[in-house]
Amino acid sequence: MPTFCYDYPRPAVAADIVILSLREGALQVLLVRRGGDPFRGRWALPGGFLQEDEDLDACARRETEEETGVRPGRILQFANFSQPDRDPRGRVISVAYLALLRAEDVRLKAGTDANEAVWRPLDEAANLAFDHDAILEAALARLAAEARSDPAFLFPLLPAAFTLARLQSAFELATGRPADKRNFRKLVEESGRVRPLEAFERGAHRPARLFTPA
Amino acid sequence: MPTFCYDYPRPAVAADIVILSLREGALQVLLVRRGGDPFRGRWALPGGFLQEDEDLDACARRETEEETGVRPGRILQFANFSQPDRDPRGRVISVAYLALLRAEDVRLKAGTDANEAVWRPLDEAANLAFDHDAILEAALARLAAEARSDPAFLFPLLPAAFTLARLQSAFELATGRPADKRNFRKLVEESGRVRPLEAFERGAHRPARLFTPA
DNA sequence: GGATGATAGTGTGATTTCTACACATTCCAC
DNA sequence: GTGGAATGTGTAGAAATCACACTATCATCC
Repeated sequence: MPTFCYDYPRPAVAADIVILSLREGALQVLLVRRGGDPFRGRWALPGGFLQEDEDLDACARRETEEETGVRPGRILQFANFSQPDRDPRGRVISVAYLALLRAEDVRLKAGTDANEAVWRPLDEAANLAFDHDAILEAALARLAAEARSDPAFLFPLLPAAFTLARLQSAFELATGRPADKRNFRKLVEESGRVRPLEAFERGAHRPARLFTPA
Repeated sequence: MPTFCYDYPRPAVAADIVILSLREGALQVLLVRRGGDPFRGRWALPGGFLQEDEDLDACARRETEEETGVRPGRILQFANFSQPDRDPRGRVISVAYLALLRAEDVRLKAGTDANEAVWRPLDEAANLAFDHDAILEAALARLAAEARSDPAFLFPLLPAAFTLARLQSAFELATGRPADKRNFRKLVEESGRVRPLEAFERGAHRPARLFTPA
């Protein structure tokens, strides 16, 4: 790192967060409606500027909690977006994070018009403000890679007790590929990442054993 | 991303780069001696502030080229370091990159005292300025992960024509584990990432076939 | 020119892991 | 009690991984 003389205008620094959850059998992303220009009225990823007393991880966590009421577990910084012209208002660099939340834990803030937050299925989350389409795309690529290398990465999407079928469904949504039921169950059960419970989920079918993160 | 009102002092934004090469049979990291306070005279990772007309990738590339004369191939942004107090001069956030270079391509700038650059074996690269010890540690962890998942990640460390023994050596240094020669050769040759050449490296031993990235 | 030292290069069998695949079970709703 | 729906389970073949030891070729030094 060179000397500190730094004559250029300093960029504003923001953390933008791709917050994903599992709703209605699909991955959904949290979007907020922009209340001001530019892109007024368009949907965007939640995010916010870095503040004086926090680092970027804390900033991403804070923004996530502000938007959802949920303190996220692990968050993953997966890229940055810093083209000089990405924000028409001036220089803003975005440090992009991925956060996975349990949909049922989230209470979205009451939606004033200028401050509306919604869940959107991924295939309806296009045409976002700024370069947020690209941020979302990069997040999904990283999600797929992480899930493939360790399905336990997806635990934060699920409740504390879940069936293997639900985990498999999350895995298939994240990776974009179908998985063989028996192989998936064997893999997960032998991975040591889950612990079987003596509890079952009941439905119009044989009860399904619940598991919990080990 | 919320509105643009942003009253807080804006941080300076820098890219710091862990530049690694293979020298004298070891991984070495490029360090520069700090010419000014703080940490005057201490070793640090090369890096520099983001400029007006570039994004962070371009900044990392530019700094790498300025320091080494080499335009890096792929660079990898692997973390950020943004604790408020990490730089005693004020708020500076560091976006950390990993770059792999061929040692023989590099011409270090002539070393004025205040501007000295050296290669250091990893085990002698401690006690760096700022939080650069932590940046280096994170870079090496990521390097190991990338190399394990694809040895071709290490190609930029090697000349355009290399023996499999050299690639294996780089792999072992990057992952920290010995690899079985026959298994490694099979893996690499069947990966489609290398192409055998009709050229050989000679030495006090049977000539070794040279390979090149496919 | 022969011996030595150094690294290159090669195959097999045992083990483990991965993959593909079909049917009986259990509960709920009607 | 019948039908519908999702759970839960085993195996055999294929593929990948691993451990392992010897011969080949060249340079160098006597």
